[in-house]
Amino acid sequence: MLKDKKNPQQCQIVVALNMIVGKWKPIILDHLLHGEPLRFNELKKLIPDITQRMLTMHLRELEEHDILTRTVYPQVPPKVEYRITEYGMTLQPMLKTMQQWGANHIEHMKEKDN
Amino acid sequence: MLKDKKNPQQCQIVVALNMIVGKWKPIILDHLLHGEPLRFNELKKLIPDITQRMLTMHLRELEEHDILTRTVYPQVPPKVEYRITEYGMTLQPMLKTMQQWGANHIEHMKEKDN
DNA sequence: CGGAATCCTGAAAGATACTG
DNA sequence: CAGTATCTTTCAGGATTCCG
Repeated sequence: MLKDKKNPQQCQIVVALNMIVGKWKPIILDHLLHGEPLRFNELKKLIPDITQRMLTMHLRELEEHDILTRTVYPQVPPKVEYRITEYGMTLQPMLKTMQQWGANHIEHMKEKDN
Repeated sequence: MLKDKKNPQQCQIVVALNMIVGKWKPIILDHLLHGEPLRFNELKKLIPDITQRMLTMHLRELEEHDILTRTVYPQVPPKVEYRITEYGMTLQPMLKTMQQWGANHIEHMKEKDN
């Protein structure tokens, strides 16, 4: 196994990190984790500022990592659905912990300002 | 509060993420979290491939975020010690969760290869 | 010893136009 | 509708030199 430039010491934290880094990945995961499967354009509407290019790229990476599945319905116009996998669901506790720490940190920063 | 370009939807996960992203930050945190305070060069030795520049930058950012303190001992040659703060310790559970998920993911990938 | 100051590079992300 | 294909911009990180 080669050394990853982003993970020079094979840190397990970084392994986890690499699944969710990407400017819009946490938001995408957030939407897919506690909800129905979503179509490409539904995600696009939920994340207005993302470009189609980035949405595509992030979704493909998440798919590659078994976090979500991409289902193409052969119809015209095309319909593509993205659905969190069972394995992807295992990210839930981690993301929850991060979310809580983040919320707490926002409070922490407010206190500092006073 | 302005929108952060890296966090366009003010996602709390991203707030947490921003504390630990940076090529060497998880490793730095790892060393400081379960150990004694460390001097600049001690950290440098523990993380051989990091450049002085990046070590300095990461440490300063972590200091700014109240994760660690920087103590300068006025002596020649200078001695500077970095110590995790109490607040920094609150990162522990989050990092632990990530570490566990990372370890599990490494196993997951092995299974996929078979 | 613990940096700061420059300069440089590659990868991530944005902008825009086109397509089955 | 759900993407590709190009081109351009940005910026984290690396390399190197100098300093109190």
